[in-house]
Amino acid sequence: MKLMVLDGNSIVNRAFYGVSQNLTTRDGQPTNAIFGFLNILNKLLEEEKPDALCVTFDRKAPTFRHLAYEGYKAQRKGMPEELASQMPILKDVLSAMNIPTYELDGWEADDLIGTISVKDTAAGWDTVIVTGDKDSLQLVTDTTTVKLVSTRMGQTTTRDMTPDSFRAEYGFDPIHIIDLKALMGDSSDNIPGVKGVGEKTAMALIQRYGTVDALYDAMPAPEMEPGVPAKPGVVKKLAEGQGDARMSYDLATIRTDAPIDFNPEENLRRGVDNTRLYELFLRLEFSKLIDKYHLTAPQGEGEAREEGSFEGTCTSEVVTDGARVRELLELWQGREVNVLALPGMDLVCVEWSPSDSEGRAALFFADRLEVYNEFLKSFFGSVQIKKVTHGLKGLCRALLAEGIEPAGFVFDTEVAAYLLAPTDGSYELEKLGLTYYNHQFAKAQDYLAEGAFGPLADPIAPMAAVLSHCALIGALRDTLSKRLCELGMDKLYREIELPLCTVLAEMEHEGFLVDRGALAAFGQMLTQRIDKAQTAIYGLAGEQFNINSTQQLGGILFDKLGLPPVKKTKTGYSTNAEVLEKLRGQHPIVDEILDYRQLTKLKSTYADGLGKVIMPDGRIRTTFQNTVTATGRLSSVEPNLQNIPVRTELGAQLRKMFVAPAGKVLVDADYSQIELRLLACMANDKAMIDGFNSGEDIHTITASQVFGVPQDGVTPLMRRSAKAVNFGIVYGISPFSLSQDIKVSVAEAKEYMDRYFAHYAGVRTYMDAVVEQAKREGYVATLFGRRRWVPELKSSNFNMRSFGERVALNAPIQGTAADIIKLAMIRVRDRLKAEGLEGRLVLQVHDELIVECPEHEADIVSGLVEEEMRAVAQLPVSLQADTHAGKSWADAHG
DNA sequence: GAGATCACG
DNA sequence: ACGTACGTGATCTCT
Repeated sequence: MKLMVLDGNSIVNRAFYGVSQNLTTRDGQPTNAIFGFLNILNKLLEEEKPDALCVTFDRKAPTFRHLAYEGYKAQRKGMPEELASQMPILKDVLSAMNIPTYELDGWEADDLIGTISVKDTAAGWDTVIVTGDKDSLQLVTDTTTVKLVSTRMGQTTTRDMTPDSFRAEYGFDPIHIIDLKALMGDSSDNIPGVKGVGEKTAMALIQRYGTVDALYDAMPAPEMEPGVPAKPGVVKKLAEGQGDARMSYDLATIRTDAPIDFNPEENLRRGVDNTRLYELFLRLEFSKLIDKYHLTAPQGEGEAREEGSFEGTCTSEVVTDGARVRELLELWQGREVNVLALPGMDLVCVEWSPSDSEGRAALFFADRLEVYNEFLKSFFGSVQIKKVTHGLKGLCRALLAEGIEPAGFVFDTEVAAYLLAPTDGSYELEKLGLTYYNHQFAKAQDYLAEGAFGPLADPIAPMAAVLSHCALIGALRDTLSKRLCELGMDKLYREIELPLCTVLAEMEHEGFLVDRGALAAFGQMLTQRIDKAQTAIYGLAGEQFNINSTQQLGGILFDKLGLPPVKKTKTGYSTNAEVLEKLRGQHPIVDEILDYRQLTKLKSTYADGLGKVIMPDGRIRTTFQNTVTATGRLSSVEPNLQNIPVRTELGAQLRKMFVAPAGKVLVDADYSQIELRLLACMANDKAMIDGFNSGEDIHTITASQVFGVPQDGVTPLMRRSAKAVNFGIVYGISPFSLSQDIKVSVAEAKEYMDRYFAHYAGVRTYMDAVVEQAKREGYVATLFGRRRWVPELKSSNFNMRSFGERVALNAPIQGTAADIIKLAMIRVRDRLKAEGLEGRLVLQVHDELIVECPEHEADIVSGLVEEEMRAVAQLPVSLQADTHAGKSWADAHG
């Protein structure tokens, strides 16, 4: 039989510092240590599959040690509050998992472990001790092994220590680690050791003598190894430190006689307490773990929600005839209804609450209602029927695909949930139910699964899931809109995010025309050039290898060819472009690899990747995600049309293949320096505002002010440096990063920044103020009220806190720019429509809009777009948009 | 699934 | 003394 015993404090510490994400619950309770602990525990259980399991915890230092040595652990830093608050919860979780824990006043975890391992051995059991503390290695025997846990870069690795592996590493028996510590000490445990004796000397002496006693027996002429006398200095230190050595020996000895009742049998693995663990995980918002442990909501009474309960009945009907459809459409005029539509539009569920009775729902199946398409058209096209949805943009796109003009959408729960918690990442109904009502709803998978309503399936469960989700949409509509109002985001929501859904759906529906033939030819040209580069690389390397493998490439460059490794990654040598740039000129292979990288990137991601997604009509249709970024920007996926190359010659060639159809042109408009302009306005920095309003190039002006030269004396290098500082400021710069970026010393970079702040004092004041506000309020906001919470600022981890500060500086600027262009998109789209133009928005790339329109509309569209983009906000520095028209994206882009 | 790399604003 | 810029997504390798 095998028992695994965890050093709870050691593991939880590692988990706390190892799980770098800033995990907290909605109400701010940190959970990262608990989460990390459970992950490590799961991994260990899989690895070891022990028969029994327990965890030990510290309860302050033992008194006898205080007597022995006053300073013992006196100066060990207390646990940070963020970790301390997780400890009782972790113990609850372990208890709910039926894992015994042991702790005893005045005893440390490792003494309990020592005691347990001895009792275990006496009972004829094997023991596996799990800890990060090397002290415990003294407990290693033939039946007791130690799993040493270390966390590097967030990854947990373990090392099994047996008597053999210990001897192989240390050259003496495990028990003598006590003697080793007696000599070398251990600062983390405040064991003093012998002053002046470090690891090397101590190792040699213990390898030679085995114990402190034997060493002192050999005084006054000890040897470092047989035949090699110790240096006089060492002998003197040993002589002076004998008292310390003896005392340290006691301090380093783990006790095995703690007064605890321990019977290994009592620690045999048991199943978890479903109800308790479910409730704990719910509170900790560990929904993934709820799935993993197959936990289910407790039977009986459901959690109460804000108003009423989800357990209430709802009368539902399946609508199968046209007369009933007309009746319902009439009934819904002027009222709000909750809508759940399946992605393929094969089923629509509508739920509404008549004022005088309980909820009612109607289900419309494509294959059970003859007038289904008419129903879709009248229902989703009616402004009078006020629809509340979840996932409006996708729904609109599906409707447009059916030839239906969507109208009358008043609320979307997904977008609302995103505004309230933009860093959450996903907003499935099931998750929102958990978040806002602590109620476990059915999974969407129940009704989305292939054939859930098919002829072979039992429709009861999927139907119930649809109804419950529809009801949830209704509940969320109230809860979320109230919160949006409370946080001052209702205007942003109503005037920007909600109407934008339709605009985005139209853009996705429209698509961007691509020259399929030219793209294919481009791909072939790349293939040829890649072949050439590959041959050259193999020749220069003297062997064939996978150039795409950074591991193999690193081996060739740094081991075989002997180039100097510039930087390391956690998995080996770094071979990124920055490193290769530095190696340029040292070996001809470097240029070939840089070339190869550029070519293969273009080929696989763009030539091949885009080629695969051109639709039969020659157009590419991206999906804009409007609920993913932390700052309020959009993102573009499948394919990503927001990262099409532009900075190189080949990139420009690629952009030539994004075209307008015959008789039409592309109008491209981009905001000029929008983020810097916003910085000037938000910081209300007089000098920067004046700089922009002078109409001159802002980087040149900055260079002139920072370097103290007239504007016509600004060299290209000076302008480049100033530009880097301008950008850096927006990102929350540090002198180090700036120095890396513009390749000057840290001191010079700091000098630039100091001068920058001297001239733009308002910027510095603003930066301090915004971080200060974020620390106080817990969030930052854009000019339009969009919020981003920054819990990182409260972290006890320096890096995380610094990250929080940069986020606090950047999010209001990037986010305001995002708000502005979103508003511009809505207005451009409305103007195009109102003026009866054929022009259609086809793409947005953060500060750039692209409209496809007939040639004869080019001028009017350019003017209209420019005007609307500029007019979005009236600020001390006016917004400026530059427009160009052309037959291709390359031609139309400034 | 994670890490490295690189494309964009 | 720390470790080093904000926001994204796609592709490839390797475990």
